Amino acid sequence: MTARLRHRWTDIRDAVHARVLNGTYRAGDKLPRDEDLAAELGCSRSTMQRAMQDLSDSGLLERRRRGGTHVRADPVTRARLDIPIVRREVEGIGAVYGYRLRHRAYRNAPREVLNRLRLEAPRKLLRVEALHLADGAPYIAEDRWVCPETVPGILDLDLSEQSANEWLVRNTPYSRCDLAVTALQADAPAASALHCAPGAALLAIDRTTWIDAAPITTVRSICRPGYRLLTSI
Amino acid sequence: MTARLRHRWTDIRDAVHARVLNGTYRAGDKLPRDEDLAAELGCSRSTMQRAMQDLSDSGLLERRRRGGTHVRADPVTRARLDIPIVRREVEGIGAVYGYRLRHRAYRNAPREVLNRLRLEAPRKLLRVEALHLADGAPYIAEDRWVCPETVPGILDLDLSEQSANEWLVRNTPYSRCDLAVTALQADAPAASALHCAPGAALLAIDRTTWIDAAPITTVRSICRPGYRLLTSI
DNA sequence: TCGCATAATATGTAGCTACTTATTCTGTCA
DNA sequence: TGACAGAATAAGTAGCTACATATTATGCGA
Repeated sequence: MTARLRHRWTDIRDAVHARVLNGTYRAGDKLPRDEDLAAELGCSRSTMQRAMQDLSDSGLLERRRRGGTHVRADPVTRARLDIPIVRREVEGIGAVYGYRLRHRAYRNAPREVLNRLRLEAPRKLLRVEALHLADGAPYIAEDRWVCPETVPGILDLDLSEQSANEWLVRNTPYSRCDLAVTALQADAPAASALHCAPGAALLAIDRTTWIDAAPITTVRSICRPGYRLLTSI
Repeated sequence: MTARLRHRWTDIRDAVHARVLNGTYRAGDKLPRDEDLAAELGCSRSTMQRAMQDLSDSGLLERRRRGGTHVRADPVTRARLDIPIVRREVEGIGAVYGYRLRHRAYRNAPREVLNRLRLEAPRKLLRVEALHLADGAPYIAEDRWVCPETVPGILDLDLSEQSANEWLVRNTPYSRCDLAVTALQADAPAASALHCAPGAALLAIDRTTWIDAAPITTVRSICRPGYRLLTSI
């Protein structure tokens, strides 16, 4: 049998991708319609559709009804960012995970926190400051505010044993999540929490989640010096 | 007609998602097989398959052949990060884009740069330092190394007019891209380029691209103070 | 009861048809 | 020439069948 087996849609995708890489189709060019390309590469339109859809999702192509498929003129670097539970991340680098609750209070949230949660009226929220450790050393310091109205069980939970990070992620799926990554200089509390010099540059990840319109939690995770946020395509 | 039109696969996806949100299916739970759920929600298995595939891609569910579909016990926050051409980004915030070439040289690359490009042997590379401006103020300073072997035209290009960022992104599609985000303290050159205080915390985005195994370029983009990298799901 | 071959099963993939929808082209009429 | 209705087009979606594949369950023999 020299005849090829059926083409897998990933092969078709890679074949089209290769044509963009090798210059057969250049930035801005229009590709043949799915049906013709499918005939040319020996697959069905459904398979081509899947391949094209994937290339369109990944930012290489642009597709418009009736307009056809074009190589994006302004390509974007589109990466997938996976942020696991901190415990998993620490274990993933081969370190022993540790956790320490530093502060817990039920009190009025500052304006800035209400903004992040898109709340108008002043409100009492649960504030939790905690430290994640890798092999005993500070790894990530998190400063979290939780809405007890959305997460009823949280006020009765013993957060000295399990982290709010873990409990929330396991028990409270969200429908919407905002993420922001910034660099900030370590202030005195951050420096003491992370055992670094005041003024050190630290990566901060702000995450806010909602279930429908109801805010769940907003957290600023400040990572130890040298932390790298990685993705690969 | 009270009968519904055909269900769109996104509706089916959202219906299943809603069941996870409202606790019908909890973390770790096994879902009914596609066929049964499809019957229950009134769609075909293909539609259910699409919906499930999407939920699996987004990190909410885990699917295994024969094993069935489960709600992920360790959910991940999975975000999509789009990094456009700097010009587009600046224009996107409503500012006037500007560009300035600061330095250009063809010389031996330091060890660290070769590592990023996964090159073993010493090699001469094109180094380009440039500044992207928003409304005349420094926005992103990039320190780039390009492989002329992979990108033949680059040595003859006048980089004082158009940025290497733009030219490369438009003319050199890549098959692989590594991304890393870190925080660093402004050293003297960075501070002078970005008009900020030495020691300020800055966000750095390192990007390295290859076409197959051939390295294209590696670039460190240092963003102005206060820069936020955003995603939303 | 242990090990292994085999069966059962749920998802993954390919291909087909039929229809929908967004967009662009075109031709006609004022 | 310009506006607009309608035709044409290419991708999007839904549903079907058939088969592939990975993994778990089962049952039989030693």
